[in-house]
Amino acid sequence: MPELPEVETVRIGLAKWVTGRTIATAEVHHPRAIRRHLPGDVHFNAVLTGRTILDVSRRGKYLWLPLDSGDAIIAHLGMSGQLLMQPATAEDEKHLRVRFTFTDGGPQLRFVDQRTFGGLSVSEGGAELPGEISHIARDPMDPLFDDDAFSARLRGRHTEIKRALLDQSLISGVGNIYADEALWRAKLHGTRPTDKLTRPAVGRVLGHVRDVLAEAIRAGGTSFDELYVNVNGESGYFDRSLNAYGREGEPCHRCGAPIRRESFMNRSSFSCPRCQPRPR
DNA sequence: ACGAAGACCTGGATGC
DNA sequence: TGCATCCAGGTCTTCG
Repeated sequence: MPELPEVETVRIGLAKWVTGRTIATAEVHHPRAIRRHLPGDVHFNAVLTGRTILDVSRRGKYLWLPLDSGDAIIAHLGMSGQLLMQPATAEDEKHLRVRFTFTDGGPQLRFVDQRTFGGLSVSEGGAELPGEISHIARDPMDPLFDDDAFSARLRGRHTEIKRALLDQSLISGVGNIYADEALWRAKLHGTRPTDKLTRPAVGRVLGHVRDVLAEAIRAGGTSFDELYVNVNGESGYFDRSLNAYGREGEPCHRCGAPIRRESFMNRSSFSCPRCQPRPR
């Protein structure tokens, strides 16, 4: 599932392939892919035709592509979205949703998304930071992320630590996988109340979040010099390094106890029953 | 204002 | 074999 490291890998690859190129057409193959673009597919194509892409930026799991018009293309991969560079001759993918062609006739940019949780839209005047994603907090790799403010906001909330880590308005980029990994490293159970955490404890969690994201970026940042922005929207090579996520019943890499799985928000949480005891 | 739950999706895995 | 059900989970919307 694309979380910050996967999206950052896509951003780097995309920047290399589309920066400075001018869009010739923006074909929408599935309306749901641009459901956030309220004016619809005809407008989507019209407003993008002839525009030059200046850069590829990211906040949390969102990407945006500033254009020479001052507008920006917003992209979210959802659960299964991919942004692929493909030669014009390549056959359409089964789940091709949007295709961009360029005036230079070079490789196309294709948005492919099986489950259509992801999508694209155009933000008017959003080149600096689209208003549509201004509610998304800075991510912990952002130099302007404010550790003290985060700690204060977190400890001021009456919620559980894992819920807080997944709250993109508090800290962005973290999803279910990296939340579980950071909590395993911090030896904290996900249901620990945030208002009972000390400031140093929050600092430790944040440090582990940063470590796990940085390691995953390194693991995912391989081999995208082909006509490919990112392999498959999954964790790259990082799945080999997981300590908790998806390891139900397997021995904890720290203490050997079998990793437990618990139901959480219609999904799963993985943790070590010995290293991460449930709060009472 | 905040927190929690429901809705949105498809295809692979599993159960009968 | 075929059909039904479960499961993956990020984000927006709705409700309390």
